[in-house]
Amino acid sequence: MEENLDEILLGGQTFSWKKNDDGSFSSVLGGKVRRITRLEDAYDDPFLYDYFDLGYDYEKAKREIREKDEILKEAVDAVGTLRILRQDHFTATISFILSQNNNIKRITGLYERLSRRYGREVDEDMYSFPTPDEMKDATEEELRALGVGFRAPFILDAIAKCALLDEVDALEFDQAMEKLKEIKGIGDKVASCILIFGYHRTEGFPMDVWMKKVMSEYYPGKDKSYFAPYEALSQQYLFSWIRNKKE
DNA sequence: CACCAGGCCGTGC
DNA sequence: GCACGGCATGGT
Repeated sequence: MEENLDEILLGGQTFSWKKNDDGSFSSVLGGKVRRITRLEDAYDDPFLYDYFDLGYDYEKAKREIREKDEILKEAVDAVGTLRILRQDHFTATISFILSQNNNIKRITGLYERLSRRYGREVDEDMYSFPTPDEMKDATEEELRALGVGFRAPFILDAIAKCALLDEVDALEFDQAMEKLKEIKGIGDKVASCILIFGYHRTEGFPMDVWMKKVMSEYYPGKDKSYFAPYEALSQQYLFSWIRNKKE
């Protein structure tokens, strides 16, 4: 299967997993500690079966993306098999609010601090990411003290408007984007990420600083429609590829 | 010291 | 509509 678990779990679509010294990965999801070494381990766990989208044929998608052009072929061959994880709405929303003008390592650290401060300790030194209710009394001072910086008021606005997150499911993609952008600190890029990773909307095509380089250098004049019907997955391949590219 | 990181907001034109 | 500076923090 050659899944690239490092890229899937540590490459910027989730910030909840840690890699252990023995090479396994662990996280608290769905109220429990989850620990896997290979993707195959997830088949035994109904929660992870859904989380890793194991019912979808990623090998087929990968083949079709690879056939599209030489750049995607190079990207797919360099990156291996990716998957689009199914994360919950609130976790994805806060995660990608944290992501703006930030780097993956620091986002992961902030995610961890929010979990320790507002989440539950479900096992020894293992904390769940908080729910909106668990964060309802959070203050800007507290959040700034944790290191989220100028994103503190954005997080508070997301908590205040968390009911809005349930309305997004019923909306068409463009309307869903606009709905998420009603939350302060959510623009086009962050909304795209939330829709892909928190709502499994595969039409999303987030343009961050890396993807802007890819598009201007290799796809001048093109936009996300070129990559249909694999916008999100193609974007993930190109993002991983350019970010890990040497020289 | 500078510049950057899975950007967004407010302002000015 | 587009361009620009500011914004917290930590790494290089």
